[in-house]
Amino acid sequence: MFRIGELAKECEVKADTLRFYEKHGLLSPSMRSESGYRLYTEQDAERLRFILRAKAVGFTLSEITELLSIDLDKSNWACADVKGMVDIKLANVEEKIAELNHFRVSLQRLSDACCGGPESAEHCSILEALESNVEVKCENHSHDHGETEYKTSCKLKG
Amino acid sequence: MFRIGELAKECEVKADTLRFYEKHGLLSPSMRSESGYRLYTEQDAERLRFILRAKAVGFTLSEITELLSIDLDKSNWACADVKGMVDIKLANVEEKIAELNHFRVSLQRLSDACCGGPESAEHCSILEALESNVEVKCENHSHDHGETEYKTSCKLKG
DNA sequence: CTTGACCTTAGATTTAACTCTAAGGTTTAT
DNA sequence: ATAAACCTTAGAGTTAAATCTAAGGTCAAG
Repeated sequence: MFRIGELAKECEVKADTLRFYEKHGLLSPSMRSESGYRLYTEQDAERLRFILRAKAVGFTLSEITELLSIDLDKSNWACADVKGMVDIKLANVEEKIAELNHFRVSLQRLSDACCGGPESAEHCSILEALESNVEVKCENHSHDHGETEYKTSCKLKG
Repeated sequence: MFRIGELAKECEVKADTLRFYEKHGLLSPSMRSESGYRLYTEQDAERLRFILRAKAVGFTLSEITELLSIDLDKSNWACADVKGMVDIKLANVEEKIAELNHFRVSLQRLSDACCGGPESAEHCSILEALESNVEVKCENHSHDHGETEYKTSCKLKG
């Protein structure tokens, strides 16, 4: 049995957050002490960890509520319903991964096009790409910066 | 040249949102008409699309501002700075992808363990897993549901 | 020359998810 | 037996990112 502050510390959230989750039906302590203190079981803690994992990955609290709340009402749901929900979330996650991958590729391309040296960013491929949103092209620091102690490199050039 | 409503419609945002972005320094129209109407160029539109792409993938507006604002101040940044920022965002994105993958695997495991049929969810592997957060184990609908017109399947069983 | 669709500003409201405040009761340690 | 650290509730405040409202100016069509 944890008191609210203990569970909060254990899971690195604020006690306020746990009260908030309770108010919103995500997580209620299994017991109260005589004096009314919340008492959380290890199961409660597991549930909290699930919530936090789900949250860390971009689920909203209402999505998490939805995911967890079927449980209160089990017998009125079929496996198909439950699996359907999971599969929708799964599709969401896959979509997000795809979006992130798209962006990761863009960022990688930007990163690769920039020499990353101490030259002024005035001719930086990254900034040019952000400005014009055209295809990333490679830097060529051939103009004189007054700096000659290193070479620029560009992975796109090979 | 687009007026605010045209650009908004084109990019599927509200005109309000564009004013909001302007107020927060993300995107200003290149011109104003005589009567004070905002006039956006194709470049402005590209910039908006970049913002929206970044947003779709989980960047906050202030991260986007940061990413875009270096541009106003180019000569005071070195390529190293710019590339550094991009690489930090890249690492963020990769981290998010990793988190999402972790979750995707969990969801997939849940999905695979559930027969997905019309049986009551009272013995649903998914709900049991959410409840107890223990390892997903396979459903066995051997008890009588009064439903016999199909077989349950479980990918974990093979 | 007016109707309707558009635009302007400033500022209030919304939603999600906390986070904090006030006013007080409980537990533990000294 | 009292201070410090905890807990209670109700309700207000915060932040991000819009979204809406009010009060009015502009513009093209009939």
